[in-house]
Amino acid sequence: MFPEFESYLRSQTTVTREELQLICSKAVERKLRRKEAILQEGEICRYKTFISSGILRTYRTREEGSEHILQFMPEDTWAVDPESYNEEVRSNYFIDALEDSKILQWAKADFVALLNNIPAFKNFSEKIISANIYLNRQRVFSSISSTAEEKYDEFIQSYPGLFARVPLHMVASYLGVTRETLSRIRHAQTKRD
Amino acid sequence: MFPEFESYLRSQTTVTREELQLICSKAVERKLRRKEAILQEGEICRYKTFISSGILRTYRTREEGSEHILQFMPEDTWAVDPESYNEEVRSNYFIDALEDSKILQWAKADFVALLNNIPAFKNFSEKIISANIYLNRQRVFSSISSTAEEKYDEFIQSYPGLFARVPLHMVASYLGVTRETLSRIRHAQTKRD
DNA sequence: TCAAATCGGTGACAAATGTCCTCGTTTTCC
DNA sequence: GGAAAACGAGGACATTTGTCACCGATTTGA
Repeated sequence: MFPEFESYLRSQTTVTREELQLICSKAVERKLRRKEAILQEGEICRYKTFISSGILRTYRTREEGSEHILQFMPEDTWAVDPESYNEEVRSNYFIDALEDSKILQWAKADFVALLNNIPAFKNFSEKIISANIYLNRQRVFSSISSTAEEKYDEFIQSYPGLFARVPLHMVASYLGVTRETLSRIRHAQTKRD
Repeated sequence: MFPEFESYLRSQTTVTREELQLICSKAVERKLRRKEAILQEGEICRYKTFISSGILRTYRTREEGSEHILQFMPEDTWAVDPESYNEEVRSNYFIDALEDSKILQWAKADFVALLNNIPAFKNFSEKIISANIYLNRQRVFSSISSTAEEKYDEFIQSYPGLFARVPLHMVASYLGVTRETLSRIRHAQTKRD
């Protein structure tokens, strides 16, 4: 039914065929066109979202209008605003598609029931959440200890292939520098090799 | 027995008197002198630690030797390296005391048992962890979107009183700037008012 | 108590980064 | 298919930040 998700979950967990079917039975498939959003600032994040294909991003704007990208979510990853989803408060973030994408969504009540009924799925979910906690701490450390060039190198290392799929000015936004700065760093690097 | 911790937990949770006694019965009190460490790089973080009085910090060093502070933990907060504690891997961080401090520690096995046996305590623990996730995301956003001065202002807002207790060069380390930069920011601000 | 370490401010200069602009190419989407 | 938008590079200049060196005041700890 959802071949990408099914092979993803089989390779990552020990859920049985029946459990997998149960999980899929609660999912809603959605196709997104480039620039289409699944969460807007001020809304409550009511779904867990799995990206089957394409790329989404999480970003936030400041009062003056500048956009700042917190995260890229390519295929085989999840998209959610944890605070809005857990606490059911209005989100500060936007989540939208950078390419035409295919996603699966579970309403919170359904997802909670699945976690409670399928221990292997709950374990897996907790593993994903933990990994995100570790990543965010790593990112905070990087933000206070690395130069712009080091952050760029870390990005390339951590997300090989992603750079080719997202515009340079969005990578700059993710890194917290201007696109001009990133352009300079790349220029200096190509000269060095 | 542990008056600071007991009043902290009573005010934050609905644990009963008996549950509180059970929790305290597993705690080990420790007094730290300034600069004394409870976790060193390369060790496994085997305890949950509550700070009854004083201040601790979590920091990490780079190869060249520079220190970068990820977090300050004053009284009524918790200290742990989540990744090392959860996954039982060697930590990249140091945790030590900035002032003479009094702490309570629970061995992981004991703490896990308490969480399983006391639902109100588990709820509370999850609340703390969630709050930390939200804070870290906020901090990542701030790191890519705010100027050094804005980060300084946010720090003062978020942790009033902490600034007075922590040396300026450590606040600079936490913010990811040099002490000279922070000195300049403060100078400019005092001139403006 | 007192020598040593820590701490914070400052000036001079260098390096990194931001801002503003133009330009040519590529991509998007009616 | 073609106009419009998005994209990335680069130059010129301003601003911010880092680096280094020095100094005096304060704190620390034996």
